[in-house]
Amino acid sequence: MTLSTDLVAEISDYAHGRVPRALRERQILKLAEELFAEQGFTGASMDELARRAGVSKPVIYTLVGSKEQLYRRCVEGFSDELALRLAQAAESESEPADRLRAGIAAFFTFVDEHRRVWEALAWEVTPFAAEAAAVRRRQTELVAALLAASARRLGVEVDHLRVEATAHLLNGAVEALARWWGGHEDMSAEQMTDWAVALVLPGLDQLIDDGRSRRVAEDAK
Amino acid sequence: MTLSTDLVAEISDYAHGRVPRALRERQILKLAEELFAEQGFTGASMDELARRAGVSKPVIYTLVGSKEQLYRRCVEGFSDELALRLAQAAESESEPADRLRAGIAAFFTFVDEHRRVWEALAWEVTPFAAEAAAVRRRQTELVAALLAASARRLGVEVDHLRVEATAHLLNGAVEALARWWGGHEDMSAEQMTDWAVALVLPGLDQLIDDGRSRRVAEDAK
DNA sequence: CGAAGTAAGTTACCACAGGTAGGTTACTTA
DNA sequence: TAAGTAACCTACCTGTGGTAACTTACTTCG
Repeated sequence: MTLSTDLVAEISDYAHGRVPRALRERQILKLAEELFAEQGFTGASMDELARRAGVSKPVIYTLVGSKEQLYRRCVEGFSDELALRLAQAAESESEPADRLRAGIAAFFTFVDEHRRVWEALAWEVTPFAAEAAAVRRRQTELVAALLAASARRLGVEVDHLRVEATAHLLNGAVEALARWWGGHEDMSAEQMTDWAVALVLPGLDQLIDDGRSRRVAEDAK
Repeated sequence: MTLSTDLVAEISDYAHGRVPRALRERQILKLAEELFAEQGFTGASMDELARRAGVSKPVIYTLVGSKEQLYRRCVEGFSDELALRLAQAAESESEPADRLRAGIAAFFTFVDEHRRVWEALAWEVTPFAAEAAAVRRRQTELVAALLAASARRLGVEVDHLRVEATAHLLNGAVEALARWWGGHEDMSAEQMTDWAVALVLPGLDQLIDDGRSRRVAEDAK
């Protein structure tokens, strides 16, 4: 796909290449997503983007501010949807193990649907690394919240730092597997999910058991 | 530390700022490591490096070729040592669980000793992502080999792809925890190791049990 | 010792990318 | 129809990776 057809049609409605700001902005964001997916952050050039949009550079700069801001906005859209899907998936189940599986499955499904963008995001990083870090942090915070919620539901109390660290472990594992998956497209999202779940679920169960027995020990006092 | 003292002394031995090529190269590599650690790949400028080395840019280019090659060489040294330490640690134990723990502990200890370089490597990425990917791949291949060796030793056969995927999961988890650790320097490497082991060890045990029972089933035929 | 050769380094430049100042053209509105 | 404004462009600046061509000190050998 080069550009959603309706957008192209909408743009060509205007004469003299003069298009309303809001529309131009949507077009540029769309084209930027493609360009970043193709070339990564560093590889993509603003001149090229301007060329593709059939517009001169200052137009882009007045609309999106800077290359970094543009990248951030592209990434935000991606990140928003991922977080949404993950949260929905997790909330669709009640048992912790099912929630874990649903969440991981949602992640892999999403990556599968956005292979190119994901690759750019997974490997390439903004010069000032802040953006990629922000996406990861957000993602991990969500996982941490889900873990904490499950623990509460089971009446188990776990150390806050431990939960955070575990969320990072979990997230890092799944993210890494998704990267590997990039070179093995013949495998299914289900397979990936199974493998990821198989590795981390027993450890999580164990963690909960420990928490429970610690609570029992305290209650006995 | 700015530069190992003996190197500085050795350099100042020569008059007119004319220093043998081999020595100049070592000096530049050393300074580049510092600069990359400070500013990351994109942030570091070759002009600045030249300034710090008290030399003009072409000297640097004749010695190290390009910015990318320079970065690669810096990273290679780091990667070499990490791989060595991991392999040594794993080989110092015989039981699979101990090997896992020793390997993970070695990783965190190493990161602890090279915090700055690690951070630059963990977050920042070469424009053409190849280098960072290579380091990760190498790291993961090592882990995969260790996993396979442990499986063989236990007389368990596991699918090759599964081993590879598991190595990525494991590696990704530990790497992510190491990144998180960057913001919590008060915690110990032992703590990190404990948490990582606790999450993944039960899953690995389970994997081995499955492999064993599968073999038993086949033997019974 | 002196000339030829070589190792170490320099100046001055190129190309290209992010970013901007200031002017121009088409449309709108009073 | 004149004033205002929204959309856009040309032409430039700065900084950075990278290089061509020249210079200076040291070595070697007749």
